[in-house]
Amino acid sequence: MINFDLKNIFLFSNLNDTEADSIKEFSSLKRYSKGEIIFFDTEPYTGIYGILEGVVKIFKISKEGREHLIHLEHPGSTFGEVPMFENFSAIIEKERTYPANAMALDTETVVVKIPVKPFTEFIKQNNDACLKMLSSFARRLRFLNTHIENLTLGDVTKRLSIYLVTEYEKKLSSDCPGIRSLELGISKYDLASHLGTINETLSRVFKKLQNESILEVRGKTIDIINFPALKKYAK
Amino acid sequence: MINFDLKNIFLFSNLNDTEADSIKEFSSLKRYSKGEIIFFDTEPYTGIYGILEGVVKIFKISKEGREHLIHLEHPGSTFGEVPMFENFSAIIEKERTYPANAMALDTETVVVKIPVKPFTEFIKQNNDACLKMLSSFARRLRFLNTHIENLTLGDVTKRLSIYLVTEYEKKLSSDCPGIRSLELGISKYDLASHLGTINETLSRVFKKLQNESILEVRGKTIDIINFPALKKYAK
DNA sequence: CGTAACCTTGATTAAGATCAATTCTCGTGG
DNA sequence: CCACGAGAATTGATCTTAATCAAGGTTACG
Repeated sequence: MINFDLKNIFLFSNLNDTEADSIKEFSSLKRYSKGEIIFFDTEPYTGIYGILEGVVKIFKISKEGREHLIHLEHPGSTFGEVPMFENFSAIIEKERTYPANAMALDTETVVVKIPVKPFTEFIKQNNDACLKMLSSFARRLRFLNTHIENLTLGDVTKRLSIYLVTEYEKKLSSDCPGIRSLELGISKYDLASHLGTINETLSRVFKKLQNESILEVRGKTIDIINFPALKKYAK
Repeated sequence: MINFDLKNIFLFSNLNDTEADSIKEFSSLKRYSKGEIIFFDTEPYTGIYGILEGVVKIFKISKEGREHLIHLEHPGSTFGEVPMFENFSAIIEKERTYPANAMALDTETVVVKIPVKPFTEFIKQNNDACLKMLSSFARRLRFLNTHIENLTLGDVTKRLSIYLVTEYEKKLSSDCPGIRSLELGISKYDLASHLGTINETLSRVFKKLQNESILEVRGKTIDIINFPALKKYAK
């Protein structure tokens, strides 16, 4: 068995050693480098993933090639869980696919994969994991709800402002306050795709906010000069 | 205690009488008529709802008053479950709100409401309900994923086509085949809002598809004349 | 230091929102 | 049973936002 700690994955953090080992027995470790596809939304479902190292982007792609980044997953999180629970009680096993595409964003991206069968057995027995899964689904549902709201009920300036304000407030709570700068964790291409727009438009909006002395953009570093004004755009 | 059958709600369909009674003890029956708000996304969270009669629309609204219909819920379904599971393991009870607004669409809309505390106790004990909830969350997550994909990666014609094709195929599987007509269950205003557009634009797109002899629109009845062409738009 | 990936900028176009005015539909009361 | 009126839907003219197309410029990294 390959050596890694399953308990680093939040979903499994409360397991005892015996339980963890019985899952590890069936799971496999996979490594991906930057830009590699972990799965496509067209392929048949084979199992759930947990991240040990690196960032994974979950995204959709149109037939013309336009991308939409739905969210990013970080170490400790699982992804590709949705099909595991669809038709859970169905007797006939319907062909399932992944709901979206997954791509590794870091050169050292390490994931565990747990196949359907053993995971199904595990979750049916383990109430704690069930509740954790519910909690993670709930948070994701709210995230998607908010995301839909942003996409449909505001223009690009508003969407970018909301994104920056949210990221900044997330940072504030963990970091020391006072520093009014923000490091974009993703490429501007990915950011545009998350905001439901394209590169060029994002660039123009950044420039507009810069001209209005609300932001200072230095590469992937964003200095927030006028936070109240930014919040106003996010309203 | 008011008389109603809790087992009509899918989530509770497997409960025995004792279990059902212990939940009913804490729950209350509420009636709404057409257009009445059940909750706003701004109000503090107080509990989960189950539908006994009528249709409920879950939607977001911008500060300018533009609406976005996220989904419809029918008898047997629950709604407003998300906040129940957020911060499930948190010790400090954070102020929670509903993730979206809910409105009754029928004059006779009857719902059961179960407060946070008793429901929390119930779900912690009941593994079957946990798995059902997971399954319902999973389906909703896929729905929202697809919805985001549609909103961001296609124009209104495509979105309407996808909607019609999906509804039509849903109908086919339950109804007798051959009848190429579809009854819109919602107002065109609500449909427009669900498709991320407005009344006027939807109207024009309907007309375009009619001019191309793909559809025949008679009020809320849509005859599908050229299904393959419609599917092509939905691609 | 060279090249590829990333980002910015400008000019143009297209999709759809907004504004404004009818028309249609249907439920209600006379 | 018809007439009325309100809400729903349609249509047209115009305007706005953001996508597309087309060059350049910057940055990062071997």
